[in-house]
Amino acid sequence: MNYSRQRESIKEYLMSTKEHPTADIIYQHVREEYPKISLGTVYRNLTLLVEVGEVRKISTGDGTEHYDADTSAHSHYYCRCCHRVMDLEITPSVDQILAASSAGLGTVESANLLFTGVCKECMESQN
Amino acid sequence: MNYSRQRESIKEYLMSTKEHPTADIIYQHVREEYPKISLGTVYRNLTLLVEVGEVRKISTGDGTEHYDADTSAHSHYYCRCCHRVMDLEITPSVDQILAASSAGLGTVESANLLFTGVCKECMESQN
DNA sequence: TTAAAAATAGTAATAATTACTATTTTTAGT
DNA sequence: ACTAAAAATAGTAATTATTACTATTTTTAA
Repeated sequence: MNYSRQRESIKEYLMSTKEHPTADIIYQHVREEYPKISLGTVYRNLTLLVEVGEVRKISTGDGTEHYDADTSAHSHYYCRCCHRVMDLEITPSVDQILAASSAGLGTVESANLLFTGVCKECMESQN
Repeated sequence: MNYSRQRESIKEYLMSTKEHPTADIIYQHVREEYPKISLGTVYRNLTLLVEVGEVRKISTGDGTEHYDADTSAHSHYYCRCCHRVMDLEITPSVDQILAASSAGLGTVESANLLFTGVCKECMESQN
C-alpha cells in the first residue's frame, strides 16, 4: 500500500473526531482540504484502513456504516432516534471472547458490543 | 396491526431456521408458499416485526441485514468469509448493560455482541 | 353484509456502495 | 534529479439493498 495524501487526510479527520462519521460525512470534511477528492476514494480508503486494522467499521443497522479511528477495545451506544454513535468505556469481557474462540467456531478477530436505545437529548425533545 | 397470511409465513419461516437469513433469502422461501408475494411486503413486515420486538435485526456490515426470530438473549458469530451468522449462547453480562444504562446515556433497549472472524469451514477450504 | 382500515403486489424511485477507466501520483532504482 | 512500473485518484457509470407509491385486495368490526 503506497502513501497517499487523501488517505492521510481521511485518517487525520477520523482521528480528530469522536463523532463516528459515515463515509459521506468524512467526504464532506476531507473535501475542505482536497476539494477534488471523490467519494469513491473515501470508500476505497476506508475499506483499506479497516482491512489493515487502523479503522473500525461500526454497523448500526441505520442504513449506512459508521467509522472510528479509535481501535482500542471499547463499545458503542447507538441512539435510534438521532442516529448518533457514542463511546462506552466498557468492553466485552475476556471471558466472553475466550468462550467464543474456544467454542470451536473459528478465529475471533473482533468482538463488538453495541447498545441501542434513545439518548437523553432525544428523550428531552420528546421524540 | 392486522393479521396477514404473508406476515405469518415470514414469521413461520424465520422461526423454522437457524440461518439468520437476509430479506432476499426470506423472500425466496416465502415465495414457495405465496408465489405472488413481493419483496416490498417482506421488507415492510420485517420492519414491523422488529418494531414490535418479535424479530431481531442483525447488522454485520456485509451489505445486507440479517434477521432472527429468536429474540432470547444471545450473541452471534459472523464469518467474514462465508458471511454466515451463527448463534452463541453467551450474552452481554448484566453488568455491562447496567453500566451503560446508568452511564446517563439514555434508555438501553438492546445490547448486541457480535464476534467476527473466519469460521472453521472457511479455514479448511483455505480462504 | 358491508364499509372502513390495513395490507398487498407490482413498480418506480432512492441511497449507499462498488466497478471501471483514463490520468495522475508515488516509489524504487538508476 | 530522472524514469519507468506500480499504485492511487477523479469522475462517472453501474449495482444492490431498501423504501416509496398506488391501485387493488384482504381483514376486521359492527
